[in-house]
Amino acid sequence: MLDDRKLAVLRAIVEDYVSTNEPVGSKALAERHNLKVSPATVRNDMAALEEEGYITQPHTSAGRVPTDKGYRLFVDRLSQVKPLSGAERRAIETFLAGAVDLDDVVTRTVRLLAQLTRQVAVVQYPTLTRSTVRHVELVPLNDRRVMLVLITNTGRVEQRVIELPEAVDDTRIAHLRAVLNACLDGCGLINVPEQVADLPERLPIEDRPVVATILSVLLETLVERHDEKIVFAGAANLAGADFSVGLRDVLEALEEQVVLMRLLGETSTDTPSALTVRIGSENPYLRGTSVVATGYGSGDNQLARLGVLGPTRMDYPVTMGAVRAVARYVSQILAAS
Amino acid sequence: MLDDRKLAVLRAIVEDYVSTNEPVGSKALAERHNLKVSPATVRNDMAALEEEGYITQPHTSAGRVPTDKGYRLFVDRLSQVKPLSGAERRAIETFLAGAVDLDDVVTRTVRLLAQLTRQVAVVQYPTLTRSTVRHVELVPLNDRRVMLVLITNTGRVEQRVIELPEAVDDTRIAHLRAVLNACLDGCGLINVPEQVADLPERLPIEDRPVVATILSVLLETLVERHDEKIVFAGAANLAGADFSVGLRDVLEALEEQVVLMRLLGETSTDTPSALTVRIGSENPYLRGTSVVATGYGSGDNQLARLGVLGPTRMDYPVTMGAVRAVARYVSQILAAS
DNA sequence: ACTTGGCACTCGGGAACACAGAGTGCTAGA
DNA sequence: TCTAGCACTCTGTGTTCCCGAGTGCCAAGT
Repeated sequence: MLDDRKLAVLRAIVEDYVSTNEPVGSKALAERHNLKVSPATVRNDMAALEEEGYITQPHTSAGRVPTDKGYRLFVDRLSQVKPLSGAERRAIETFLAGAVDLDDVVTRTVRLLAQLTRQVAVVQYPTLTRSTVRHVELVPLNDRRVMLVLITNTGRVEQRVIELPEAVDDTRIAHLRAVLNACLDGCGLINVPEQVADLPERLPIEDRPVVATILSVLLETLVERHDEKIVFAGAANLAGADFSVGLRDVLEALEEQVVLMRLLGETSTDTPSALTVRIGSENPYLRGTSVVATGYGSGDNQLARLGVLGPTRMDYPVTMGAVRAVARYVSQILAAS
Repeated sequence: MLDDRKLAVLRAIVEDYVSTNEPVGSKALAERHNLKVSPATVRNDMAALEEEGYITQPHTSAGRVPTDKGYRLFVDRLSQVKPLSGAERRAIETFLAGAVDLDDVVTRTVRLLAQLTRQVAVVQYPTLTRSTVRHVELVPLNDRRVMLVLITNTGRVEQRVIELPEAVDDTRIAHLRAVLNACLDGCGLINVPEQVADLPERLPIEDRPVVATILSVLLETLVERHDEKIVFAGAANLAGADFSVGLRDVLEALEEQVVLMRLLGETSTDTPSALTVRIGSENPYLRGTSVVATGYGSGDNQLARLGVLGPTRMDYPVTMGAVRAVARYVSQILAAS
């Protein structure tokens, strides 16, 4: 049904349309790409492609424009991810290397990605769930209050102030700190609840109310932060682009953690490090936009996802290359720290 | 030069134009507001106001529109801050009360303000400079690395991983922690450098390299975070509005910490808790937009600033009311924690 | 001296219209 | 199966025209 030349025509249409933003006609096509056939032949192929739903014409007498289905075929079979130039790579490397802490890594990553792709970049903070406890700290503020600080192996730090049910002096706090660390050090965050379940019972009875209070806050911290933080950058890149959906809707979605989360993709498929491309109407939450995303994280354990969001008409090969490269570099940085 | 009626006309023009977004003509003015004079009289007044530069007409034969100077006069002399309704106040209170930590307070505040004003809200994180050290924590990660955690009285937490010049065991770390806290507890962040200046000299010689390393990171943390973090929300509200400057420029400015900082206003004037209103061209960094901002913080010491950014054509009394109210509530919350 | 009604003038913006140009589909021939 | 030619169909643009809102100014009234 679709011979090689028809596919070549489709590829040419996508490439031309992406770069010019104008419906592409048979004549221009036959000229610019050396298809070695006449415009009339191209027209026949275009008619077939339109019949199959890969392209469409905005008006009766205008050139053709790829449909979502057309982009899909292009991404799946007609293009290959375009690697970044050496200069770009070096730029990424030096830019990310300067980060001082996790916050900084994420902020730099999202800005970098936005600049590189000229789209809106979205980065999810590394998930707590797969991290492990590196240290639990209890800091006495006064005799009825302590601050709980939870440090994970990904460098993330969570803190909460705890109101204690009774006055507790510093040596007792130090003792509790030691007990907690002995219990939790290196423990996966997801295993914390079961790990601490029987902790009160193993302690002298007078410590139990205090420990119970601390543990309840600790568990609450884990749960609350389960809905992860997501940041974006490059909203200015939306200014030029035109979506089938209103600009307002896109901006609103960007500020909704939940929607953003879903746009990046439901939590890891079986191959989380693969590039996910969702095109236009394939995207249930914000139709008219495309999302290119991937998981990142050190080696086998994927920590979170990152990607970009843009109009359906985007340069997929380049965007995919940038997303993949940035994901790799940030994974590397995280693994090293 | 400007008698009472002319001022009344100006006020009416501003109010009408803000609510309708259409140049307002003499006839409509004389009707809607009961000025008890004929359109012709109004026209004379308008001519005078235009002569003085308070209003202007977009086209030879269209109604009048306030100039920046006109809005300025309106804000200064013709309007008063509109307090929020009881319902709105309660909403603010309950919404902010649910915050669990500083991050959460700031995030909630900025969203609240955006929703309340239907503009872009901007909130600066509380300044470190005026905070004091509540606790310094050293967490051993392995024998060559420790994590430095700095906790301030505003609940802010900074952390850095430190590579030590030599192996240090846990008891020595504990000792150093005690020394540091004894030295710094309650100390204003701005005084930290002088406070620790002679610390190495007061310690045994073998501790000095390690302490020097730690202190250098500590001081670096203070300096780096001196350029404060700023967040914004409500970018979607820009979608409808029209600026004399491009939407793209506004979005770019919002993502530039430095520009945003300057928009909020140079650090506190002599009366930091007063509302600052900068209208259109008065604003050197992003002409064509207006900024309503104020300082916030507990009582006498202002911690940071917050405000909103919008088109010159905005409802100043309402916006000012919202900004002031939110600043007060968030100050209250911060003082309590 | 200020206010008012009247009147001529200006100009923006929408409707109607014509037109050039790009692109198509179709058919007949190589 | 490809190509050339041709008639057809649109969109977008430029032009013209006209309505109406709004103004500025002037002369008359209070």
